[in-house]
Amino acid sequence: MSGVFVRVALDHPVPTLFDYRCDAALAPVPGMLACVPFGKRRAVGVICEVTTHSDVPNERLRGVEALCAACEPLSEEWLALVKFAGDYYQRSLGEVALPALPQALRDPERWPRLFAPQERYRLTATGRTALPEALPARASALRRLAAALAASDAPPGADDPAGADGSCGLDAADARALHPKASATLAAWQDAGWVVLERVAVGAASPAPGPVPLTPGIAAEASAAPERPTLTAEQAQAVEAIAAARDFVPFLLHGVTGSGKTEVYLHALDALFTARPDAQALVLVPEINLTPQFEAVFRARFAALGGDTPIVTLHSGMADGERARAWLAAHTGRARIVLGTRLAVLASLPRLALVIVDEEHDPAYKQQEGLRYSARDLAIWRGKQLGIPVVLGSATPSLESWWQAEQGRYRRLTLARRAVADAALPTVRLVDLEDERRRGRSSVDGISGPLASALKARLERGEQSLVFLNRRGYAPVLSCDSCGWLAGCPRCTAYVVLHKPERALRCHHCGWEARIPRSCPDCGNVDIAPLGRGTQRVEETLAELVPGARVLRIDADSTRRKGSAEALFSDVHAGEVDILVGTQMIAKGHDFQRVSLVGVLNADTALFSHDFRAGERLFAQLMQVSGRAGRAGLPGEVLVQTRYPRHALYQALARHDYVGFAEATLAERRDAHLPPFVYQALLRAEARTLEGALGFLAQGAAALAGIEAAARVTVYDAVPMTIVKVANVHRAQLLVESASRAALLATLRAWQPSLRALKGALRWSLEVDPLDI
DNA sequence: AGCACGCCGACT
DNA sequence: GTCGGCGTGCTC
Repeated sequence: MSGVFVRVALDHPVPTLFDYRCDAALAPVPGMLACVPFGKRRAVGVICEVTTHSDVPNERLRGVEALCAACEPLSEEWLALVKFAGDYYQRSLGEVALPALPQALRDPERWPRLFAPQERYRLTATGRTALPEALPARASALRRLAAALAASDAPPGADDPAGADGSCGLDAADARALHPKASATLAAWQDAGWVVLERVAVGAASPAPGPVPLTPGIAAEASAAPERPTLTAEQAQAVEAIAAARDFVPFLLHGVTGSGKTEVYLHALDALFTARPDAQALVLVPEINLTPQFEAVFRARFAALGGDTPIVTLHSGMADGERARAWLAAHTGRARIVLGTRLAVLASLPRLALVIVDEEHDPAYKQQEGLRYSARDLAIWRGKQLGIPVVLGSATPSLESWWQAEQGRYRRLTLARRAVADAALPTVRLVDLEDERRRGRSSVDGISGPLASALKARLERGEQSLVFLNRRGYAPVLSCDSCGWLAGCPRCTAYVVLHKPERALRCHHCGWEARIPRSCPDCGNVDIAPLGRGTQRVEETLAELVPGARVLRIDADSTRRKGSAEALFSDVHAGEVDILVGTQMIAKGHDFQRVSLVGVLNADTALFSHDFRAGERLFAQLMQVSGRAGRAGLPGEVLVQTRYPRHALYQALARHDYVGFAEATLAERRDAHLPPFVYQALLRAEARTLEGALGFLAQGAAALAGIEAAARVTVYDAVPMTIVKVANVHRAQLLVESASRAALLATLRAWQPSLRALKGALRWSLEVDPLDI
């Protein structure tokens, strides 16, 4: 066989590349996107190898339909990244590579539009001054067009800076939408020298920016900008260490809440761009909600950056086209800062020079479906691969990262003090619910006396309070007083949650919904009552308990509509809210200036969880939510209601003692042979019956006997998952672990073919480094 | 994962 | 006599 062949990665769960003939006029190159026939359909794949020989018999070989010539090929580094991720997380290369691309790129029909050179009109300096005067006051359409031009590359701080993909200038299509004769008008303005037309090649690599437009350095320029706080000694030291790193250095930036980690990031980026004007940086945040505020801060500070699309965001909430444009800006090197959620860690970044992972401990960095990767761990890998620094920031680092720092593998940078002068850490008070009860001071619907009076005091002083409860809905279950019936989900082994505003019972696992019954379906008793408390009920209680208070609830239910979270938060910032009730959503990121009290309800359940990470998660959450109190100089107070005030976790919280907590917990983990002292993986099975799932896992366990590396792996019994049945599917899992990561991975690799060979209609998957067990 | 092919129950 | 159930097997 002769000619040119390409080996293509496709999004299919088979661990092979697929060979195709390639007779295209354009010479194929590894990293190119190719449209190929696959079975009855066509698919887009990534070319991984180009060869002159194929082992596949000629009659089975098919030809490439098209190569995506307009798109710069993905780099060797990127291919190595997805290959590593595939190997590590036990998936095929294509299962990693293709989902990492924006959807629009995976549809060949959309290529022509996507890669059409963008024509963008930009205002010249003369145009900026001359245009407004030249237009008649009544020519409103013309004025709109001029205003849009001015806004499209407005200086920072303007309400509507660049387009959603971060680009500057006005798109020809957008211009036409504003004014029917926009092209003619813009042509005239071009002749007048007020406007220039730029053609941006969307998919081609942008040349590294030459002598920089950053003169005299962003640092100098930005220092003139308002509200640029001077660094504390600790912050300055951290920035200096990061800026000095010329190779792979993993930094663990351990900074208490309010210590100004963001400021460290900003200065580190600043130093990077001053030293290397062409560099790119990747900044990861755990949640979509956090991108807008970060983006605003970054835009304000890095407005002087060169390039036409200096900052882009990348997250799953973006529309297809928007995301594709942002991805391409990163891929071509035009985007200098890529700000995104976990999926951004797989972006193509040809000139990546610094990675920042904010709140690195956050479980949201672990993808919980499909390819179950940890964005934080992949960020570290990318840093190592490229020989660049990686900054992991957190007030409560994951024990994995903390342990790396303890061993000297990560370099610790500590911010022990709050950055704002006289902002001390809040006082933490533990309200002993047992003691309250003994003294006959019962709680009103879950709000203890001390918390109620503290809330009232804040209201009187015009300060804000925050009440944290990690349970949404009105009540976690509905129960019958006389027969003990509890409302359960017909499709899951779980209770259904009462949602009062919708007057519905809703299963939080499968989404099943029903009207609230009038009487007990078992015994007919009409005295059925909600049991326990969720955010909705607390919202209701607080409105009665603290008369005159404006109570706002923020949780996944109240923010379902797109953008509503931001609107609600801005009400809080504007001071239109006295008490904010919510789930963990209220704990993250926001810097509430007037909050001086944080109340924590009902946290005890996590203390005795079977999940060994529950304590670590609770501690991080409570530290984080506590940090919302007293940020701007108001003395902050945290009230934690608990039945176990002497529990070590709460004691450590009261002392703001992350280090003590981490050391104690690590010691326990070491004794119990738990991560980070062992490496774990899970084999999960889903079947119509529990027996089916368990049977498959038992067969799987038996298959390990023939695998050499498995000698160094401990295999546990197959067990049903805590919530055995979800949406009528029964789930079980099998834990395997080893002190040797290599032995574990080798075992999993050898295990997969035998698992595939097992028969039985059943879905199964492997998860490496699972977070929840 | 799709999307075929392939053998056994209730319908025009 | 067919329409269709989803078991299992392949995709260069």
